[in-house]
Amino acid sequence: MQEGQAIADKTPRTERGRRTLRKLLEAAAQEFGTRGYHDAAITGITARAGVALGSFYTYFDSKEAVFRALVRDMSQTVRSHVAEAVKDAPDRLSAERTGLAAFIAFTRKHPELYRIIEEAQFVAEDVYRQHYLTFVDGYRRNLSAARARGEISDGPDELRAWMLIGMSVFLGMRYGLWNKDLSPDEVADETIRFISEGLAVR
Amino acid sequence: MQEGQAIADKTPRTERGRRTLRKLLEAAAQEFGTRGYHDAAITGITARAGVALGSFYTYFDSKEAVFRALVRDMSQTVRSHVAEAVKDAPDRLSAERTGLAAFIAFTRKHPELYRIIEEAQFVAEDVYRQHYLTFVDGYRRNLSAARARGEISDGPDELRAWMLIGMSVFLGMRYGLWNKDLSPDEVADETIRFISEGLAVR
DNA sequence: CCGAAACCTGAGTCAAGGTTCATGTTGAGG
DNA sequence: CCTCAACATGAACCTTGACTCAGGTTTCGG
Repeated sequence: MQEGQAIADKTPRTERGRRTLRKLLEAAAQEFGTRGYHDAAITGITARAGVALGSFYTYFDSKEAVFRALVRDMSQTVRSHVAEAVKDAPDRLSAERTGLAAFIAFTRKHPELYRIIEEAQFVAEDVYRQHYLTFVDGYRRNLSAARARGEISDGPDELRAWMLIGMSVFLGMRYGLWNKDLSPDEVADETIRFISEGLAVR
Repeated sequence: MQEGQAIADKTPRTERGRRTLRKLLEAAAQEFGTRGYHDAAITGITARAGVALGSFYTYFDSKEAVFRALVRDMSQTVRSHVAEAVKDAPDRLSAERTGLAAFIAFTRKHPELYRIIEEAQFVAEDVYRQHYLTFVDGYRRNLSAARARGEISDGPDELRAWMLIGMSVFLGMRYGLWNKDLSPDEVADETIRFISEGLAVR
């Protein structure tokens, strides 16, 4: 008996194992994304992955366990995707524009991902919270730095982060999933006008 | 056989029936709100309501049917609650402030209600969509009227409505359910500053 | 090559919980 | 009072699907 979790380490130890695990995770994303947690079935996942039912339990302890793993995985994916899109932005406001456009485009390309993360709110609340807390934390840092550089006006970073994220999520749902009558860039352009200037008449 | 739906009309016909129906709806709100759709049980609902299991099916066709009825009911409740809070506002921006404060206060008082509506996204998507489409529609009208009166700047009503609603929902989650380190009024005040002035330095 | 660890298989087990139904009870109109 | 429709009851039914397990097969270090 060596170090590590005393009960069961399900990390694959061979190349074959890693391949199967990856297949299962991709299949699970499909299954959960299209049918939702409730209607998703382990047999559905293993069928999509092309492996036997029993193999599932070689890699995961339960249905909820895959779901949690998936959410953590995707949280990472979304955040790094947006971060990548934004990394060359010259200032905060253009970073907002690029980031939002990237996020909406992303929800269009991976609708199942959006769904899984949001559904986590009702299946694995702690992971869901962690996702947004991490997101907000980065956002906050960016806003704070931008304030220091004089790129944006003074104001409460955290609250602003929550507002901006809330906007993005709903715009992603509306213009990314429900109805694509505006392109991601069009949505982002209009949004940035609002974010920047507000509603007040001047 | 008379008029009406040919299959089954479950509307109560006596006072006793209406009372039981009300008890079941309240119990269902509790059960779904605290345990979530997946973990909620019909026996849990009937136990809370203090009626026998079979009585449930006197009033509803299925688990999903109560849930749908509940969401429609609560959609109505939230919207009229906010509308009521806002009805005396002198202009759009102060209406935004009051409305947001009322919404956050509401999520604090009825957290189960927030949860049920959001979970509808994964249990009864059509009802969920209807909820927000209706919400957006009213919002849009208000923004349009405010623009006409010159209270706010020009801009796309629908997109603005989605942004504002997304913000509200996330602020409700963060400051209404997760952590109450700011009062509804404080959140609303800061938010209105943002909505009104934006992030741009002036 | 060999043996053990890792991995794979899918029929079977089992509990949960949604739904039905046969049998009462209630109450308002006649 | 009497009757019948409306309503109430909860044991039993039955599907569904998560999870187990006993017996293979593959991989890989030595």
